[in-house]
Formats: sequence, structure tokens, C-alpha cells
Amino acid sequence: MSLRAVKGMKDILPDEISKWHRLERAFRECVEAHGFREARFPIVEPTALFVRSIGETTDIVEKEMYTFTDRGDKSLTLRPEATASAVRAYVQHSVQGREPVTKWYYVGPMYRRERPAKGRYRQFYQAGIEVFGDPGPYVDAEVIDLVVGFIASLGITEVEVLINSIGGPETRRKYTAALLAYLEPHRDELCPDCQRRMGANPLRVLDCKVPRCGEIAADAPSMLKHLTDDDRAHFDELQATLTTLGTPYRVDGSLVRGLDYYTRTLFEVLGKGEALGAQNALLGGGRYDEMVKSFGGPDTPAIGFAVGLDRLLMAMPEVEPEAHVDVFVIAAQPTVRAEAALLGRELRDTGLRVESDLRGGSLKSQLRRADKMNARIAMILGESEVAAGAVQVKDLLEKTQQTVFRKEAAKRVHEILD
RNA sequence: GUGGGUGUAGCUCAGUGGUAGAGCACUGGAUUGUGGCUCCGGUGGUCGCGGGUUCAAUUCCCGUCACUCACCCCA
Repeated sequence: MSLRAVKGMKDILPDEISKWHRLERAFRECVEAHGFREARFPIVEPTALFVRSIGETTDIVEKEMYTFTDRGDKSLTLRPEATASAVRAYVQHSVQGREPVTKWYYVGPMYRRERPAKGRYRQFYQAGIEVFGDPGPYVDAEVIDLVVGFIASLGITEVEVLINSIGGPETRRKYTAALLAYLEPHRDELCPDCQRRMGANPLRVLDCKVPRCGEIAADAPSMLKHLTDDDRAHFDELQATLTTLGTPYRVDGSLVRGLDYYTRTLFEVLGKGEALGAQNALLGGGRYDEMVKSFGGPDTPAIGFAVGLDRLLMAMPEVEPEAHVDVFVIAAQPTVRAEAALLGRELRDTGLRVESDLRGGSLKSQLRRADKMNARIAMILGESEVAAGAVQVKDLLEKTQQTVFRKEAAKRVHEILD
């Protein structure tokens, strides 16, 4: 077959969809319990939106975006993440004028042109939240506590929560200078990527996975020691609040995220176990206090996170799929198929999920089908039943069967299901 | 972008230098209109694609494409 799904993009067929529904439902329930409301943003945005927010020198912008020119010569990009869109929408609609604190959530596909691997796709799904207007640190702790609770609610227990603070602009300026002063004598020992990063975004050197770079980074001056008093107080209070909440966490001074817009609080949740392969970052987020202002909005602090739904799905324990029909209607003879269709409609009108195989076939084969799709009830309609105004109600689980007046059939099914 | 692995039935995989098999799935039957278990039968494959060696290639060689895993990056 020559026409296939695009590399790194896959179909989700009905057999898998119940797991997705369960995941999405759990997310919505969790964030709505915290007062978040759903927002939906376009999948296509102006390219500049991502270049300016995520950062020109990040891997995402440099080599992973699906960027194209539309017929009006505008450069557009398939969103690689949703925070930039959320900020754009927040500013565009002057949301700050309506409420002091805005809490949004979103769920949807994102696009990055990476080499696919286990748990990494070119179209992947993220769910996330954004809080505008609250400088923290208490809301930071609430957000982290929310994600920990959400992941636990899915039955995923083996996780690690990492937090860090990279401070605000002043801290960043001072620390970057100190870091460069430290790195300069080691420049030749660093990998080529890191040598480049020194010029573009020195913080990323701390995150490098190349062994030698990691060794050098380990002895680098600590970012946490360079925090300004305000940034320090913010981070301390965040930790104190997490302790009060009983939320487990570990401070990791080398945690630096791949997007440039972050300030102060950063956090990440790592999954364990082989189901995930090498892609163990389940969730990442942090504060981005400067972004709203840089997009022309009022000076508004903000924090958010995004979870990778595909990875969460892999880490989730399996559960038995639920039946998707309640009643399977069977026409015992081909002559009563029209009547069977009508019976199906009568049952659906009472709220039941009803399916039947109107192609006909033997009673045996139709019963087999009812069993295969896990229907609780098989309702058998034959010529003698039609003549008597009755149906056979067969409970496939209890293995019982009774003749019921057709008028009573729906009621009887509801009794069995309850 | 760099490496490794794998391409045979819808799925999971055996197998052979002489045009192919199993299990599962699907489907029919085991006497009248009754499912799951068991037994018997059936449908279904240009052996990824192209080239080469050979009397003969699914099998050997080369190339190519696809999928996949790791590095990298990230969710």
C-alpha cells in the first residue's frame, strides 16, 4: 500500500481509544477540580510566535518545526507546543481586564519533526494548564501538587518530581556571567554543541548528556547560589509549601528546560520502568513571568506545564476494556429483520446502546457475535415472538433467558443492567 | 542528523536454493431457534520493492524504501 500515514504520525483505532478517553477524562476532572477551564487554540500559528517565545536557538525552532508558506506568503507553523498560543490568546483578547487570575487548560496534538522513537512522535498529544496573574510561589506549589495527584490518579506510581529555580532576569544575567567565566577555561573540552551553546544559551550546557560535559557542569557554580534575594525567597517558600502539602520532590540544580521563556520555578516529572523506553520525561513546566509582557501585554506573571499524553498512556496500567453495547438484537429468521431494526430503535430510545447484525446469519453466529462484543443482553426476535408481541431476553452473563412482552423489554433490560 | 535491528497471512511469528507453514483472528459445521469450552472444515500471502548471481531466489549478494530501537532532543 503506497499511501500510508506520515512518518511519526499514527492512527488511533477504536481498540485503543478507551484508554485515551480514560486519560483525557482523568485530566479534565483533575484540573477542573482546581478551577481550570478549557481553551482551544489553532493548530497553525504565525511562525514568529514560536521563534520569539521558545527561542531562536532552541532545537525546536532551529530544526523541528513544521513551517510552511501559505498562499498569502505568510510563514505559518504547526504548533510544537501550546503555551505560546495561550499567551498570544491571553494578550489578544485582553483577558487580564476580565479577571485577576486566569486558569486555562488545553488538550490537543502538537507537531515536532524529530526522528521518531518509542514515546516520541511527530504528531504527539499534550495536555496542559496555564495560570496567568498569580506570581506565586503558593500557586507554583499547587500546580506541582496537581500534577503529582493527576499522575497518581492514573495508577502511575513510579515517578520522580524534580524542581529548580533559574531566577528572574537579574539572576539570569548575573549567573550567566558567572557560568561563562567558569566554562571559558574548559571550552575546548566541551562537545561542539556545548561550545555553540556557550554563545547562544549557556544554561543549556548544564543539561548536556555528553559525559565530559556533565562532569564539567557538575562543578559549575550553582545557579541556586546566585539567586537574588527575591528569587531565593520565592524558591524557599515554594519548597516550604510543598512540604506542607506533603508533595514529594527533589531539588535538581541542573534542571534546565529546552525552551527559553522560563523564569524562576522549573519542574519536571520523570517516569520509571521499561514501558517508556528512553523517553521518560512525562511532564515539564515552569514559570514564564516575562512572556506576556514581551508579547505586548501587561506585566503578568504566569506558570504552566504540559504533559505528554502518549507517554502517560504507555506508563498507565492496563485495564479491561468495557463493553460498548448493552443489548445485541438478534433476528432469528431473515423475515423479521425489519422488525428487529424497529426493536433496536425502541430500545435506543430508552437510552440503551444497541447493536445488531442485520445481515442475518444463523442464530448461533449472531449469538457468538453478541458474546464477542461483550454485550450483557442478547434479545432474540423470531417469527413466533413477533406473532405473540414478545421477545426473548437472554442475560449472557447470568446465562438466564425469559420471554418478555415486547412493551416490557426495555424496562427488563434496565433492571438487569442495574 | 548518526548508529543498530527487523520486513513472510488481518495480528504474533516459524521455515526452505525447487513458486510456503503454525497459533490467534475471521468464517462454516458438530441434526430443528441458543454464546463462551472442545472437535472438524474453510477463506486469506505478487514471502516490502528493484536489480544481480543461478537452470531455478521468499531463501545468497547489492541497492532502496518502510517500520522500529538507541544516541540526540524533549512531553
